[in-house]
Amino acid sequence: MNQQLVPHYQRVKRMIADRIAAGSWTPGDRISSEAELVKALGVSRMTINRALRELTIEGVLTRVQGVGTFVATAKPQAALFEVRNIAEEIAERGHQHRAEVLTLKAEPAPEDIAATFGLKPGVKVFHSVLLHRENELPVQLEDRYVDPRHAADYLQQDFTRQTPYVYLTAIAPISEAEHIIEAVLPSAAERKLLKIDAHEPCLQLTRRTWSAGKPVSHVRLIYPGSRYRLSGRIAPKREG
Amino acid sequence: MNQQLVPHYQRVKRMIADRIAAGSWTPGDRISSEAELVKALGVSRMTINRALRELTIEGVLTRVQGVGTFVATAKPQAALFEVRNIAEEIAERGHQHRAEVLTLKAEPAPEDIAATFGLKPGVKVFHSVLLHRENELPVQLEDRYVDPRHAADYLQQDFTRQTPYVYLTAIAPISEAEHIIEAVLPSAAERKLLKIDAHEPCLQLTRRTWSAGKPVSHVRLIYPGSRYRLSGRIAPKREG
DNA sequence: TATATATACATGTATAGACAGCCAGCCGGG
DNA sequence: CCCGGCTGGCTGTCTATACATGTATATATA
Repeated sequence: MNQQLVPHYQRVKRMIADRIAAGSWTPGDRISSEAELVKALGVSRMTINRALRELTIEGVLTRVQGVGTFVATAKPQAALFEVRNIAEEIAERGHQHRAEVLTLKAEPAPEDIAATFGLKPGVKVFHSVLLHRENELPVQLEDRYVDPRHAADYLQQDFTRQTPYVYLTAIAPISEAEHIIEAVLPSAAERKLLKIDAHEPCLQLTRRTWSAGKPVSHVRLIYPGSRYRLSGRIAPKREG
Repeated sequence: MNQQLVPHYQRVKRMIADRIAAGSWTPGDRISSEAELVKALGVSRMTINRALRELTIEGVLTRVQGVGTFVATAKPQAALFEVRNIAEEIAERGHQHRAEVLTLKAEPAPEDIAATFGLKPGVKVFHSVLLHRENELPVQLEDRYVDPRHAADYLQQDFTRQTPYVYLTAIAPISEAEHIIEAVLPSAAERKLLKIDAHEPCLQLTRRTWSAGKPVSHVRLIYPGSRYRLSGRIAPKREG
């Protein structure tokens, strides 16, 4: 009936996600029953049911027939198979993202970086190190090298406002990417930044990206193992 | 009402997935409209709508308001973790592969496995644990659960000769896969099998596979961090 | 011819009502 | 005290109906 710009079930979903984000409902809590939400929000039970069902599929809620609906206690997840922006990803979860720029300068290329970019070792390339926080909790350390020939004004950017990823994809759309995933123990300095204990295993995702066939960026992303996991769904490449 | 153990909307989903798998509808084809399916299947439009909506979310269909519902064309994105056989992979490197079967039996399904397979907890499922070696060095611990309904003679196989992966894909081709990657510290028993030190971070790849929309296998693969890494190349899904 | 308008049909959303299935907790009998 | 059945509350599903919204096609108009 009453059609807003946003459908009712989506508004219900957002309202519930908001209440969880605001802390009114915390992980493990039982939220209002469908009948209670019907009364409180003035929409039909089917609409409430759809909202709750979708939030369950999305991993926000857990439902037990005969008992109730609960706030899920799940780790945050990073999309693995999609090259995307961590700020956006965090925003999608209704959380706050903040990036801290630890390094932003031109420096002589390490050997492997020079090889990737097809430069002689020692030629200067751009180097940035950022610490990304989700609700103030460090969730990703981003150590990036960029070929100056494709992003001449990289050093002039304000990466607390716009992530390097967004900037780079804007000026040089990704045509290809290579990922390498490893389990590592970060260095002492990295551990301190990420606020993790010694011996805590971390995921390290190394990504090289190309634009129009030319290498643009080499980035190493470190995720604290206890706080993050990478996931994705795919169809098989061929059949086997 | 619901006269089967399986809800109507799920039977509708499976019927459509089957027709696509059988080739009656091929990628790009327009399938029957909701109204036509209502007449053909004798269920309400809301039920048809739910089935089609979920298949759309799952990437099987594409819907355009005012026009119709179409079989989705193959995803343009290549698989990062190509689902493949470790024995083959090792052979490609010119090395020798050997698998040791540590466990192979039917046992009551743990809760998460039961949920994946749509069974009640405690129902027996097949469970296998294999240690894969590359030139005698342990490189992967494979802990697998299989739905007996899709691989009745799983326990009769000789997995030193043919990996579970090869056997399963032969009897139930993979239609979909979900991957979760974590950095973990293995248990003491697992460390001993893999011959690694305490505090050595390992990659844990959890993979669930479906065949014709039905869950077939849930496998946890542990790779010693110092010996293995996962890599892949992809084209970006979209831009973000 | 080019452009508006009407119409048919598709999907998208919303509703009230109904019944099934499951579970925790209460309560009574042993 | 323990055990079993009853029961109220909750989620899961299904239906019939209605209206909203988007698209393509046929038709009328400038």
